[in-house]
Amino acid sequence: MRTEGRAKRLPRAVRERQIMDAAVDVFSRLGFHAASMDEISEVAGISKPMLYAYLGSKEELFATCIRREATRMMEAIATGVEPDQEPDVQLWSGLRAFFGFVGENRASWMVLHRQASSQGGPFAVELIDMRSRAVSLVAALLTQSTKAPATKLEAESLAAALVGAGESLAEWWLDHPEEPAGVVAARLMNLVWMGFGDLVDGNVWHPPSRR
Amino acid sequence: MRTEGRAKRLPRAVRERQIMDAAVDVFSRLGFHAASMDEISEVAGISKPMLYAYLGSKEELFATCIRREATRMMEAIATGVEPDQEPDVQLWSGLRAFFGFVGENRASWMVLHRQASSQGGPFAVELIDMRSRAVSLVAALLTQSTKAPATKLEAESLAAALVGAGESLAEWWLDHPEEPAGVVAARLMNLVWMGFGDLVDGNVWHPPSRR
DNA sequence: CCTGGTACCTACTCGCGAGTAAGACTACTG
DNA sequence: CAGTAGTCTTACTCGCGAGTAGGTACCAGG
Repeated sequence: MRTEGRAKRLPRAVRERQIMDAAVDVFSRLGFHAASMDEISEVAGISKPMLYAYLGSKEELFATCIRREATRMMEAIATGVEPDQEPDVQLWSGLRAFFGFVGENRASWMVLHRQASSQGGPFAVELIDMRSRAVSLVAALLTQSTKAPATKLEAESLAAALVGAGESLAEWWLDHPEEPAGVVAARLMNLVWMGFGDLVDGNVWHPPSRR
Repeated sequence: MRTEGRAKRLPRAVRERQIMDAAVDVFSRLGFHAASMDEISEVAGISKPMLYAYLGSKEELFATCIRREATRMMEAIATGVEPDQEPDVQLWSGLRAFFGFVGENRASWMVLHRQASSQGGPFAVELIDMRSRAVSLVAALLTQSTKAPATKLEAESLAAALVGAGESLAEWWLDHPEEPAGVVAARLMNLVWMGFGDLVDGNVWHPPSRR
């Protein structure tokens, strides 16, 4: 809260990380517009001119946050997914990785999903980019595994729906944090792989037993 | 654009509608914070004090917009859905009504979905309320039709995922307006009813032929 | 111990937008 | 044609927050 007079002298790289962490925290709680540079500097434990010296304007700072968090998330998913497997297993591992990341990085997720997508400005670009990478990935998985190759548009829209279902479920999860990540991931897996039609009949999907 | 000096004298009810329309337009384009009361008054063709005289503060105006558009949308869906039918048919008619509304009310949809959900304030309440009514509806449909009754939490989360898939697909649709509403609705229907598992095998859902 | 460079600060400017005061125009009503 | 109720305006105040000017503390190397 920065009640002390002067902050300890630290190398630039370290300060920048501190500032970014503070920015993600504040942006996630307040949103881009409501967040003030004054508050971010307070949380970061430094004074406002430092923000401008290191990270530039408010917009630049925000964009940098988006970029950093998006990269962290995509890497988490890329690490978690298992290529050269059956389509359902790939999807399953991807979902687990996604919900695992969200569970451990609520603030990151809120900045990415809530804030970035609602600011029409140049920020969304980073986000749209990441999102479309995810959509393309799913679309490719779909196209590659389907017997009757659907149109590009069809695969893409289905992928968009799936990604949206994931986002929405993650959002719902924020209000029900008692649920474990695996359970939430499994639910979505069942929905998109089996469909309500099967679920209504009591048919469920379960991961192939391994190991 | 209000280049003329004085606006024509009109009864309050009519002005209020004009103002609301202008507000929805501006909010949908700019977002809540970026939108200014000055611009809304310009678009509405009147001066700023009229806004305050008729619709109160900016927050009140926004909340009123949300409420109006949410009501319009829920009514559209309620009108479109066909009760006392098989679960899949009910879902299908609901999806058609939803995408039909979005297709014809882009601005409304953007205000509802993008703006309202991203403002943490008291606005979201209206939205959350509407959204949870939709989720409850789907959850009820699910619970009622499933043989092995799942837990409340399970039904609710699946419903949240479904609603989210719908929202996301609607969002995607904004970027691909050439697609007809029926096609988009049918895609989502197939995804959530059949599941990828069936789609991959070439099994698709189609509406029962009637009439 | 000076000299410069980097980290860091206090204390401003300045524009933008929410909200208002005070009055002017129009139209109906007796 | 006066009164009055409701519509509509111009022309402000005022706070908040982005961004900056102009320093002060601290640590090198000479």
